[in-house]
Amino acid sequence: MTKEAIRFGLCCIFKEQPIKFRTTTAKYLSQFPVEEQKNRLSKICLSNAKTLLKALAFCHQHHIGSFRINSQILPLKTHPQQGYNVRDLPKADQIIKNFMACGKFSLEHDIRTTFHPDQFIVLSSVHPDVVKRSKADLEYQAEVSQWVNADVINIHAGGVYNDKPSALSRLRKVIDSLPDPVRKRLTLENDDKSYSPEDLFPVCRDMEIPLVYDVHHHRCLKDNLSIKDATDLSADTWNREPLFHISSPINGWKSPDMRKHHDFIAVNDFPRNWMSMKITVEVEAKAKEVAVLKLMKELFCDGK
DNA sequence: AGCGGTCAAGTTGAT
DNA sequence: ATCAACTTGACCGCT
Repeated sequence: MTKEAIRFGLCCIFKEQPIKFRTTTAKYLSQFPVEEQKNRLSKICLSNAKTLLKALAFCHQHHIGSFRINSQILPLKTHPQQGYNVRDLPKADQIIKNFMACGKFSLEHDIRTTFHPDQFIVLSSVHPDVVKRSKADLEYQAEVSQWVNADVINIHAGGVYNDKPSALSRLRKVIDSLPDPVRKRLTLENDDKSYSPEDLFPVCRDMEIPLVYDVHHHRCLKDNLSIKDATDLSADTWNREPLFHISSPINGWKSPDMRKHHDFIAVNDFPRNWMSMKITVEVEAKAKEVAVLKLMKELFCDGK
């Protein structure tokens, strides 16, 4: 086992490894009778549960200590028309059994798992329907989290609607209404154009929500805090191992599209003050497992 | 086997 | 007013 303190995280998919999650679309499924739709969904869910175990095994083998689970691990789970309960699918028991095997594996081998619902989940929205669907999605991810022992469901604060205080106040209210399995896993992340760490700390402190500090986003959307300060304040919001994000811009820090992610992490983008911390760092890079392994090597093997 | 078109969802900001 | 970007492919259906 590696002796360094930092636990690196791989996000959702692989670049070179033949480990692939399956998916489908509502439009394609809708051509089949309902029973056939359930059969197809069941096959995909079962396949994804088994693939997740392979993903975790790869991480374990290569000393990657954390894995982010794709939001579509159960495709269309909360779709307005094609949504479903896993219990209503053929072979539901097998699907759940296989996910629970992932939970057992990650506990035994200390692989941390996380979720990161995508941009459509907006708890601060002015539209009640959007909030309702967002909550349904969070509940689905909390359900899977319980099977696989994921301890983080990480979201952004959402839209601003020209009035940040109101948006944050709506956010607080909705967070207060979340069921416990979601609430105890929920984290907030600073984003690259609306909410800086400074914007989010009051909510995090008042409501005991951990802040996932994304240093790349912080470099895109600055506030009055230094990286060191934001790091320490973020770490303080965690009642368990803090989770941070790292990525590098595709064309350097001066390009207009610096928000886009590079294939790899430039080792100089990795904050030096993180080196001695007991943290999880999810690596957001397009080269996926290749980038995680390269960064680990450069930080801990090539350095002095 | 290879390739192009398509896919549930929200919000922002560039054109 | 429209539309790409964000994430980021994977899949289907055609050649």
